[in-house]
Amino acid sequence: MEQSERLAKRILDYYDAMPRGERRLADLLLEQPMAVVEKSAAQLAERATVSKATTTRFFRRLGYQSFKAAQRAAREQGVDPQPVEFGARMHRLAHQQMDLSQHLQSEVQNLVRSIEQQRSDDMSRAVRMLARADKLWVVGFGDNYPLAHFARALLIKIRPDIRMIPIGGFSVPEEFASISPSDAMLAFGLSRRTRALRNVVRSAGQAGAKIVFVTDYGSQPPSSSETAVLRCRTVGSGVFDSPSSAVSLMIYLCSALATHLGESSIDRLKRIEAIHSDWDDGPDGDW
Amino acid sequence: MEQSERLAKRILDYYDAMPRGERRLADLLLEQPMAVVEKSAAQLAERATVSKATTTRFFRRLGYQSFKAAQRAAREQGVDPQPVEFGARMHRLAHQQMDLSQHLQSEVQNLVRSIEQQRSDDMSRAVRMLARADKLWVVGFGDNYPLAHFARALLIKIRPDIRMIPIGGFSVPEEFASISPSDAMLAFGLSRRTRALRNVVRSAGQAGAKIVFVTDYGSQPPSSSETAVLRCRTVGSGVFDSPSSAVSLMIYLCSALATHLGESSIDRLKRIEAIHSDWDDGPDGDW
DNA sequence: ATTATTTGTTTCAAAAACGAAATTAATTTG
DNA sequence: CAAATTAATTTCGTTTTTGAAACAAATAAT
Repeated sequence: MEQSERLAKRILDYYDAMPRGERRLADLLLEQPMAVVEKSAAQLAERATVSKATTTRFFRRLGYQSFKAAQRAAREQGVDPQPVEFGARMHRLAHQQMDLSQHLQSEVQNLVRSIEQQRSDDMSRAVRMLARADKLWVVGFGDNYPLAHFARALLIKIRPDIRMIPIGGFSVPEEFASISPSDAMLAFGLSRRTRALRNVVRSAGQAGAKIVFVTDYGSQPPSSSETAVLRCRTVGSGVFDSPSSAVSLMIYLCSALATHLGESSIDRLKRIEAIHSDWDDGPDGDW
Repeated sequence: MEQSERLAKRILDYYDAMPRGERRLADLLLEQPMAVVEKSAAQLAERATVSKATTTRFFRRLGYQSFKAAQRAAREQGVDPQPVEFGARMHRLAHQQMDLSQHLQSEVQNLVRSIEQQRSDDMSRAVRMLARADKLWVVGFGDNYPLAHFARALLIKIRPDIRMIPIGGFSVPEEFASISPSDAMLAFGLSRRTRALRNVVRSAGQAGAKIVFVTDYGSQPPSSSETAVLRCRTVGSGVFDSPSSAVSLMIYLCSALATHLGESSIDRLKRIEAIHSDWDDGPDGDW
């Protein structure tokens, strides 16, 4: 085995062949990459509910001389890959091979940090805003459009009156004119924040609408008591940034919203489900 | 154990506690739910490279009287997944409070498991297919549409000739007619797989196009040497299933594809980047 | 009906996995 | 520096897993 391979890669390579106990350790370490440097072998054993002996054997079988050696290697290589900017990315694109384990590690980190750093009052304020809103405007331009689309697909299942901006081919201002102070806006401003987005959000603010703003770390949206900001870490290990943590937050947000809305969204969901199974002619005999 | 529980559910419930051999069988059956009715116990054993004895023990441990009993049950209940346990979810929606840490745990697990289970040859085959394709068709109906949209947004940055199905308001067959054997299709079939999706994928297969099929457990797409299957775990802790692991896989796939394409995609990315910064008036002074 | 044949189950011995406790190594403390 | 403490590894006996082969049951063929 290559001397300098990362822990995650070694784990994934060997994963299919692992016995049960080692697999428990593997899952633990993949889910919490920091653990290998922060915890002792005994602590790892306890967390994974295996014996210390198994832990020792585990690292040895991954090709390390010992647990300490693995820990040292992880410390040296750094557990978290640093963000890279455009030039470096192009270089990587040209030369360096990506691997899944690296991607996994980066993604787990995005998720964990995005959710852990979530200020829970912002989240609950967001839920309240979306729940009370009369109409709901979902906004995303450019790369953010698919995200907006995705959020809309969730929201439409639990409450009515969701509007997309931009909507294919129609001029934004005309559509947007009917926004009112009793409305709320869910705006996506990850990575490139276009002028159009800024304009829309500003107008919404001026119109007195509540705003839930989903962004990454590089942006400071207009802070007012009427704005809730949800920040996502979107660092990518490859060529692209990864909005998967934003997707994850949306899932949570909408789930919480559904709970918050209670009966009405239950009814709605049931009705939708009913229509679906009415249209589908029964379970779809697997191709 | 509930007498009438489905095979897939039993497998997943017991999955973490399975020894290696049984897990091999579990993986096989999760990937090919039809297998349990189509194949004999001995054939399953062979495919999973375990002994017949292990196969017998496996079904018994899942709570079935025997392999035959399991087969019978599967045949009666039909092999395809019920669209998630709707009732249970509604109950959860009504009563259980969601919390972020629970969500995080579930999401990380989805991610880790999705990547653990990735057969790496399928991933690289997928990359090759998408790289060589003349035209690229991205398909997703219903809930899968935002995902397809998202994938398209990535792909269009690294190669030309990407087409969406369905495309707003246009009849699918007409658009679809121009598919050729030198094309490839990226199809999303998470959760509810509609008839339309099946039709499109079948037609694509008949036309001789390569197919990359993104799905969760419980679906058996047409297996041919021309199809690569990417499976995602989408278990949700709240009201909705979470496709974030699918998003993550797409990010990786596209990143790998860009690397694979090399120069041409570098150029393309640079060109796009240039146009963007031409249109935007420089970095957007944070609101 | 009798004999092959195929399929699933059980038995049994070997191998693998595992944890408790002993042992050794490293670290801290006196 | 030695003793004490903590951390990691090894040993060793037990339990679990596993496949080969014997066995039983069902199916097909003669």
